[in-house]
Amino acid sequence: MTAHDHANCIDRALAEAERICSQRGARLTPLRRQVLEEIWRNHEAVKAYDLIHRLSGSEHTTKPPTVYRALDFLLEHGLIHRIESLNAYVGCDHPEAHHDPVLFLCERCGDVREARHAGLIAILDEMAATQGFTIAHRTLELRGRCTRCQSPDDKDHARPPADLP
Amino acid sequence: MTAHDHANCIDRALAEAERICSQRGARLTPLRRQVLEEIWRNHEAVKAYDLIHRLSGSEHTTKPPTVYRALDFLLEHGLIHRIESLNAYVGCDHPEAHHDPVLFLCERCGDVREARHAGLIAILDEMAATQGFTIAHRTLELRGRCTRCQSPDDKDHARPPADLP
DNA sequence: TAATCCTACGTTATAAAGTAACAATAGAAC
DNA sequence: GTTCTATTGTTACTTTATAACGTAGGATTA
Repeated sequence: MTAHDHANCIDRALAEAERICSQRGARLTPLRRQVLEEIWRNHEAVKAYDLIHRLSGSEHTTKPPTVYRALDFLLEHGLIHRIESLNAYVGCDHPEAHHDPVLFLCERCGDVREARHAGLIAILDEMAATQGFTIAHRTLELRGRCTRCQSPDDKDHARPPADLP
Repeated sequence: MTAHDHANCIDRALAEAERICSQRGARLTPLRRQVLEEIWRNHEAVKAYDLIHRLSGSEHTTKPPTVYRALDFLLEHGLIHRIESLNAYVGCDHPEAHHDPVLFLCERCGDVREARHAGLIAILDEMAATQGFTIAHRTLELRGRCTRCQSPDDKDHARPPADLP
């Protein structure tokens, strides 16, 4: 991602989420909202167990089903994407766009960026049609290096070696 | 897959594997060959732990690292694909093809079919180039129904409910 | 031929990811 | 206010995957 005021991203994402949910009569409960907020803390792929650890404040510990259920809700409503090749999650930039995006996954900094391309979807549809296959869901993920991580030795932007316990 | 003599698929896949490995000085050991053979038993996605169970003959039990190492070898040499969205594996139809295929995953019968399309890859490359992203690996998976599984209620071809213990 | 080296495989233990099943609770609807 | 349903809590477990170290066997060479 280019340098940006990320607070805007968060605000925009949460506002969109509120809007979409209320429009659908879905409840963006405090827990679900909190999970979404954690996912949007940056543009990196987030693991379910990282969320569990983050939500487990000093006192009451959050259990896996709690987080997985919130993730299921957010996925159902298109507010986040699941990244299959990383077993991780990321906020969706365009929760109302109608087709599955291509996710660009930077192996170096962990950032995820999404892009949509009608021509690409058309080709996939055509490939499917050719063999009589009916598509229900597309997983399109590209691993590699984002524009900021092209120079192999620049450490400024690299992901920290590990999370704190 | 259309009806076919699957023994041909197996023979062809194993012969190709032998050829590729010897050409590269890689050792297709009995264990690795056996894993490849199990994966090719049909065109369905195979789980690592299914392989572990299958290889664990009545007597000496096969442990996870054994199978995972064989899978790593087969993946490295392009003899199988990992299906990210299923945590599963499938034999590669064209071990020497140079770019990542699109995998069509039938949700009903479990069959996997692969297809390649240069125009598709060109679009992905172009999308990446636009944002300065360098692609290292592509995950392209389509879930849905294969041509044989279009009719919702035909049970002939459905996957059996569970594996035997 | 024995020493050695390297690669593959075996073994134990554990980490990481995800779910089933049921209990408790809080909101909405009546 | 009571009933009903959706949401969250809790316990236990399954599935998927890897780390770390030990062993065996074939090739290489001193």
